[in-house]
Amino acid sequence: MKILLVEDEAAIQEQLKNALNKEGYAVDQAFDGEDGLYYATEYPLDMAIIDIGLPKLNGLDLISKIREQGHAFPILILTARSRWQEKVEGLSRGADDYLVKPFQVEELLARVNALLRRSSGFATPIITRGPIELNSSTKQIKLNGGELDLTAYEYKVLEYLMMNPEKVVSKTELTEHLYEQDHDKDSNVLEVFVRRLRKKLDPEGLLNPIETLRGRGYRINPTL
Amino acid sequence: MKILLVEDEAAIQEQLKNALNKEGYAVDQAFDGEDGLYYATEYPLDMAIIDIGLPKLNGLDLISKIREQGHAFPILILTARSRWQEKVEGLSRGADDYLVKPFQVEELLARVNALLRRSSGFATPIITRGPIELNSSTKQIKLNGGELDLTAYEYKVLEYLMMNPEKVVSKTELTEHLYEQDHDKDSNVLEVFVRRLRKKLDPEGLLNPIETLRGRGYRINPTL
DNA sequence: CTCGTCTTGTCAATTTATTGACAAGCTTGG
DNA sequence: CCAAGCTTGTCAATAAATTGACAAGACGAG
Repeated sequence: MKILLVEDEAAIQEQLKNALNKEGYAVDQAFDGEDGLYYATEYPLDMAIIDIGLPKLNGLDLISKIREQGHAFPILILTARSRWQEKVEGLSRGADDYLVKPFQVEELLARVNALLRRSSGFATPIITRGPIELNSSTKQIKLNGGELDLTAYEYKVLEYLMMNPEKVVSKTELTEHLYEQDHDKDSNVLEVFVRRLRKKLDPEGLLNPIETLRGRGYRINPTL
Repeated sequence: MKILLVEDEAAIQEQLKNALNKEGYAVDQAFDGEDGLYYATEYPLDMAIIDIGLPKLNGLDLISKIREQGHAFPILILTARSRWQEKVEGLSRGADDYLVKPFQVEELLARVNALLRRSSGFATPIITRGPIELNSSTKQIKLNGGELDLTAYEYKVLEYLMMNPEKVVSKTELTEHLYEQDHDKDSNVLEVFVRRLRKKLDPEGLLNPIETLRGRGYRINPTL
């Protein structure tokens, strides 16, 4: 899952980026409103966290522009305590939730998790498909009831696929959502992760949990 | 769909085989009960048509042996008018339907069609999946409501896949059910037919009606 | 019966995915 | 701070499917 973080105070940027990374999210960073708009326009995002008080293009206008472009991903706004009234304006321009600074990082992470989950159309943090159960809040996987441990990236790949059931997810899409900015296009890391995932999810190779649609991408087996 | 025809009178064999072929079925021929048992044991069948009066191993015993082996495909028996009572015994041994000789070939075809359809679990002759509609009684295909014409083999491939929705059908299975006895194992005819089918069903390549499961086979797209 | 057309089957080139082995990078506990 | 172990990423070999072009065969109209 990729999150755009628009925040001008460098210290907060770093702190939040680290926390989000640890939680397993890819973060694109922008330090002013114009930059933020650029990322929102050019790259696929799963959500944005926007500080209202921004140089160049203020947070409220940034939200408006993003929504004008038709992007539907959730937006979480951050406001200074002294300007808490702005939250109302932010929500009316299309933001989905807000947080008043200062706040606990855990609080932010909880809201981010919830927004992402709901925007994928799930009411609860647990998604089940056949023998696989994914808990997006604890980031744990159970296979036939038993704990299964996956590495961070293995989890990300599986989560993205499970959050988009029925959908054929192209390798490009997966890469763009799991990795930050740049990243080498002609590498086969993804194939390799899919392989490792398959081996852990289905060592015997019987149920084929992740299907390959040649030339189109991957999909969670809809018949599971 | 492959049918085993066990009938000792050569003239009738030929007549029926031709009729069945024209109807689009692959026919394995046996001229006595032992031969019939051999085919039923060694090859995958979709149904059998058995004349009760047979040399070596009579039709009734053949039915019993087939069922003992656990085969569930439908069996249609043929009895001479003078021995019509045998039909009762045949049915009690596991046959599914009977026909008294002489009969109209059309009558036979109609029963064969119906038996095959029902054994695939369909109540009506029309199977629909997304934009594709298959009528197993007229052997016609409609795509988005419009008539689509397929060659005989293209139809067979599609029918077999549609009769087995959700199932991943291996190339071997497809080949065995569509072609009579022998047939070259390492040919790629099947791939070629699948390609032609795909082109007719979905010229733009958008909905991917026939999926490839690498190393496992083909399947009708379950998300259609 | 024969020609022309449509269908079926073959083949080789290409594309794409899978796989194992290994190297580089990180993380962490001592 | 360092080493051991795990995770991530790269690479090359192989396997499998796709594709277009073409040849052989079947079929039907005249």
